[in-house]
Amino acid sequence: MNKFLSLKEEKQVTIINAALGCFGKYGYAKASVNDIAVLAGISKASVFQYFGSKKQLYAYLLTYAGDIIMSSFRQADFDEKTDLFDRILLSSLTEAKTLEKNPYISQFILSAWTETSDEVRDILTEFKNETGKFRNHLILRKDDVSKFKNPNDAETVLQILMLMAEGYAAHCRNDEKTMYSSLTDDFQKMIAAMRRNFYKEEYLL
Amino acid sequence: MNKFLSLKEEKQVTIINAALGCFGKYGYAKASVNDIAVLAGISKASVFQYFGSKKQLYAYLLTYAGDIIMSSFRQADFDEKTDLFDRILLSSLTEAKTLEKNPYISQFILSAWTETSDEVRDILTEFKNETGKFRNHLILRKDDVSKFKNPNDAETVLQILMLMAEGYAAHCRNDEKTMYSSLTDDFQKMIAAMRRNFYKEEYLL
DNA sequence: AGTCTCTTGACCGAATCGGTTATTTGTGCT
DNA sequence: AGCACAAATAACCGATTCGGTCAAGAGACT
Repeated sequence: MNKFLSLKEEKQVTIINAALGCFGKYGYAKASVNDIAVLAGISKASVFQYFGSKKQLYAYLLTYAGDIIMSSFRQADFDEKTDLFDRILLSSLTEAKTLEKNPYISQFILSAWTETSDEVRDILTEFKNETGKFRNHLILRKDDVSKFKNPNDAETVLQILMLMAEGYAAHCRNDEKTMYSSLTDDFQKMIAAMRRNFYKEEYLL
Repeated sequence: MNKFLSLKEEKQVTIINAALGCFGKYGYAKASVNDIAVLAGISKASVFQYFGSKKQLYAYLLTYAGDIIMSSFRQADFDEKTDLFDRILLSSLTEAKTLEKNPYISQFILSAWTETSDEVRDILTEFKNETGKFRNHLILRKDDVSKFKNPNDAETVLQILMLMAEGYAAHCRNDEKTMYSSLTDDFQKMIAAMRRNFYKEEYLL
């Protein structure tokens, strides 16, 4: 296990991304160690040399991805931003920035939540307990509602925003070549347009 | 091949859904005939009895899914509906209705568009040519733009709507138990709120 | 040259792959 | 009941791939 950590970082990243991509795309059972090795450009034997077994590799990826996600959420504290649109924007931006650095993490974590293989059930339940609490940052607050021209729109807008975020993530996952930066620009423009049209005049800027 | 068509329809649906689900989830190479047979509750030998080979089964599913998608789009002619929001709403509703009847089709078709296996490359290019033309129903028209309070918002709103549709589809795919009808209600509500806030007063209702 | 670390091609038995065949099972007919 | 026929499958095929091992090679340093 410590064999892997003494590799040069660039190689580590290549291997990790290959593994995240394979597990994320196929799930634990269908992703073979050979797939990962070929995609990473190394031999299958090396993978076992670095991680010991397929399950140990998967466990390593779980803690690796979990740490990145959790720390990225921790550094942006959502309590500071009081406005609904600011919160969703900040949330999306941090998620996009994290995704840009390591594009295979979201796919991997998404698949981990629906993973059913018996062989990794134990380590998955542990993982889910640790990371499950990080989903509470988008609740609608009382002081958000009053800013809307029509307060009934508040909840609807929140649904729109969450759908957009989901579609945004799906979009990023499918088109590998799209630039994240330009996409986030567009996303910011959409958020701005929504705020401009839904909020009362007095709350604009 | 005609062996399969003489089965009782319920059994056909079970088998088709199992196959669509497996191919959609794993892709052609990683989805095994045994997976499909087990999921459908029949023996692997029967699958070969019905379809001849794995590739023939995949080809059958392609035409099956293609026919359903295309006919569902044909029956709702988008040229009639001249308003942008009406068009996106109608498009989403027909898609949702089709998806409700056969929940595994969208996943399957989505995976077919990113399928890379050599063994089915020939039939896939054929399929893509046939169905590719059915994606043109969401272009922004000149008479749409003038209805906006701020015409510059038109393109932004279109992006929002497409992101929503993508997130909507992703959402339906992940949560199998969510009711489509209630979700489409919410979706309708979101569309209505968008129109109400972005359009000039004169174009409301 | 020697030695030490890292990497890998070749290999292992077991499992699974797509596909076939022979046997069982179910069903209608008399 | 017994028979005949069709539908479904258990058992099997050779080939490939699985997770995992190991000894031989490729460099780097002394």
